[in-house]
Amino acid sequence: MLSLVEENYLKTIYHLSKSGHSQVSTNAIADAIHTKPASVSDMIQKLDRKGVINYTKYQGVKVTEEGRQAALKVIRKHRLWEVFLVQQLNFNWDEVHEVAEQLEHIKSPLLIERLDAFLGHPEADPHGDPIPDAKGAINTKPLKQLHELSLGSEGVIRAVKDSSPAFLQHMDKLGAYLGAPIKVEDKVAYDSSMQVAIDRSIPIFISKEVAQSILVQEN
Amino acid sequence: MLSLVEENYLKTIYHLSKSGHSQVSTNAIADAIHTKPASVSDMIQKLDRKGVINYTKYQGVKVTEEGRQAALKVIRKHRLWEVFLVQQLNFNWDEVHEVAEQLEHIKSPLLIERLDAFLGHPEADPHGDPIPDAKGAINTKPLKQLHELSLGSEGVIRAVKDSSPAFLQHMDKLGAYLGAPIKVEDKVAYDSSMQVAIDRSIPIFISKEVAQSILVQEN
DNA sequence: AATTATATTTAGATTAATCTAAATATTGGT
DNA sequence: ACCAATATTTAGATTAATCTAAATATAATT
Repeated sequence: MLSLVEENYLKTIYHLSKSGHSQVSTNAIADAIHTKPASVSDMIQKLDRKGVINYTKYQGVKVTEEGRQAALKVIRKHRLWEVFLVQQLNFNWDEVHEVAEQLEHIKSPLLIERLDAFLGHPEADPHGDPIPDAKGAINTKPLKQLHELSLGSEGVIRAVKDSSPAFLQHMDKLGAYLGAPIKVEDKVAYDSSMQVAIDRSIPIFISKEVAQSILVQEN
Repeated sequence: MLSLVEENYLKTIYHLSKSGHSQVSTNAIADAIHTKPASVSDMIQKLDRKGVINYTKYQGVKVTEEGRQAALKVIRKHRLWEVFLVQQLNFNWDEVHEVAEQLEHIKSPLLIERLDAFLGHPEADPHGDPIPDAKGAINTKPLKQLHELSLGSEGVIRAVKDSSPAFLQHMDKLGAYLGAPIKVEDKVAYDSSMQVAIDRSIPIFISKEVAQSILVQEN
């Protein structure tokens, strides 16, 4: 059984290991949690003893399978609560995070399964991130080129094919970032361009070339 | 601002001061919280410093107006969450308490006001206890023990005095639920038992003990 | 009123989580 | 390969909440 603080560390380590190297450094964790490296050093030794991560001095940590399961349970709760807040309580999608950070630590398997059913077993949270199921299985749909999406479909920007500075600067200009929700508002047949809403913005034009370099996970 | 633990102490002290003397003893608190008197002694000194109770050594404590407001906020959250669990997530009466004990500490004024609206501004929780409003005002209509009602009188079940699972399960068996209309069809003098029609059912037999634990609002 | 029993408080330790400052290890540049 | 810069760990303190054991106050009983 993990304490609230331990759950937060583990969740953060899990996220960091997904969006970078699987070996996560002490300083990276300290930055993410807004704490001091010394505190992290203490905590990761405890989490290692508990078996949820493997820790090698000076080499960072790796999440174990047991840790992955525990992290996904917290993430599942976080995302289900976000859906509840937005769908049922009319929160804006950018108001939910803080509250979900608290709600994700409520301990009651019955509660979370009932909530899941109440919400109609949603597959993604309001930011488009997939919700792991009760067994920790996470829907990891293959990424598609934005260009391949059909009219009206929604997803989340997950990666880019072109990582040149020029392209990344263009991405910035479009307001596109990793994790940004995106919706195809129009497809223009004759030049294969499209109109998309990024991060719920006013729809903007995207050329075929650009749309082929943006990788999206469909909801 | 109170910590989770401080909130629990304050809430418990508030409840004890309602169901007994307004001056609450160290041992009474220790029993209620399942902790040692020494720990209580420490904590009530801290709560006194924070201004939510008045503490006199060896004489027990009294909740201040500021403390009352803070306690009622926690109680409001607890009871609103109980309504949510029963009404929306189909929890049974006797399953909600533990979970609500956790949910009552979630800090978000927006959340609780949205939840209140979502539930239709309920006046009582599933046990019939009144829900304080956002300003801490509490609807305090006097309830009578079923046992006290006279022959032929009618009312509505509003609360129970005993919230043990055993008792609540018995209530279920009787077809008794909060909000159920009830009519006294017969009173038996020699053992103080009675016959009542619950929800317009065929009159059933209720022992004195049970009739004392059912709180009714007379029509 | 004295004595015993009970209730309460204090003193001193313990655990979880954090911090600062100092020590040690790793990495990167020349 | 060395040295400096950076990253990480350890040592020692601190705060919140708890405990046990000892001290002290209040209440009850004769």
